[in-house]
Amino acid sequence: MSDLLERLRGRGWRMTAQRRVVAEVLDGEHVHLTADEVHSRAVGKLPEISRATVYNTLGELVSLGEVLEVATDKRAKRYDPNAHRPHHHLVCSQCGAIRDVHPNGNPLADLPDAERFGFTVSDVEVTYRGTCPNCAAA
Amino acid sequence: MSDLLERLRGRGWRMTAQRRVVAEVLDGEHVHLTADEVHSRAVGKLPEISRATVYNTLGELVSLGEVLEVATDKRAKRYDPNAHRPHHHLVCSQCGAIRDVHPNGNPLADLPDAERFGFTVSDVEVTYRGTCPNCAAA
DNA sequence: GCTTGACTTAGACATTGTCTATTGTAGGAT
DNA sequence: ATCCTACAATAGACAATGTCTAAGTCAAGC
Repeated sequence: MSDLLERLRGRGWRMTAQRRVVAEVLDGEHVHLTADEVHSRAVGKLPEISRATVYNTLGELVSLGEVLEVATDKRAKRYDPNAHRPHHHLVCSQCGAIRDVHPNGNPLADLPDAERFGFTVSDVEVTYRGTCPNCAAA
Repeated sequence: MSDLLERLRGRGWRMTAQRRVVAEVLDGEHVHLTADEVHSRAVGKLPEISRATVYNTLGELVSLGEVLEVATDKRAKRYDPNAHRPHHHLVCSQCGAIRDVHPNGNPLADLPDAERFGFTVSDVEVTYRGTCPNCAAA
């Protein structure tokens, strides 16, 4: 699991207890946490860590491309540590549950030049919405 | 342009000056406004309109399916009055400009059953990201 | 073991969105 | 046309999320 820590160190990241804890939280479980959830869990391991540090660290991880920001539609951004395998998201409109999914095809290729308006298009994000089995049962 | 107002009236919407103004703002230009921008423009036409009313009205328009909420990644949700023609979005990562686009293909069909995890998938949202000509020039 | 500049902290501040209690009013009833 | 009433609007407090600053702390190189 410390691939992440190794990579970061390799990039000249100054390794502090706080950053280690944030990285561990993200690397630990494969879920999509909000910044606040990351903070709560980090506090469990390092009680004096501050909110600002968590936000800063998350921002840096995103800049470095180690973590993805996911804006589904909830109020808070979520952070996805699965940045190295391209994937998209399936979101439950009712409870907000998120799953990683791997659709066929390449949506980037589906955007004709005439629809690019001179943009240099570099990335696509696909969000499927629906109802998860739990919410459907209720 | 008062198609929108007509449709709303037909659905039993109680027509107030405030709601009319909000609907006009959205119906007027084909842009993607934040709630706050809608409020500012509404204030221009009806100075005493309150923020809460704008939020309420936008929420109702979304529930009625007359307006779409777009969560690109900026802090604020944006509202897209183009709810009746399916389309997706192309966003400039630098300045945040948004264009409506119409890719080929149907991404819904590209999600195999094995990747649906028992969800009932009803909708897809595709966000292309890149750099707009303006920002590329700079 | 020093030094130094990058990192962290607490908490104020900013932005976006929600809620409540009160007041106002659209539109049907008379 | 006027009155009633339920629904809508208002101001402003509150909540949630994110950003900034000034001051203290510490990792890493010397």
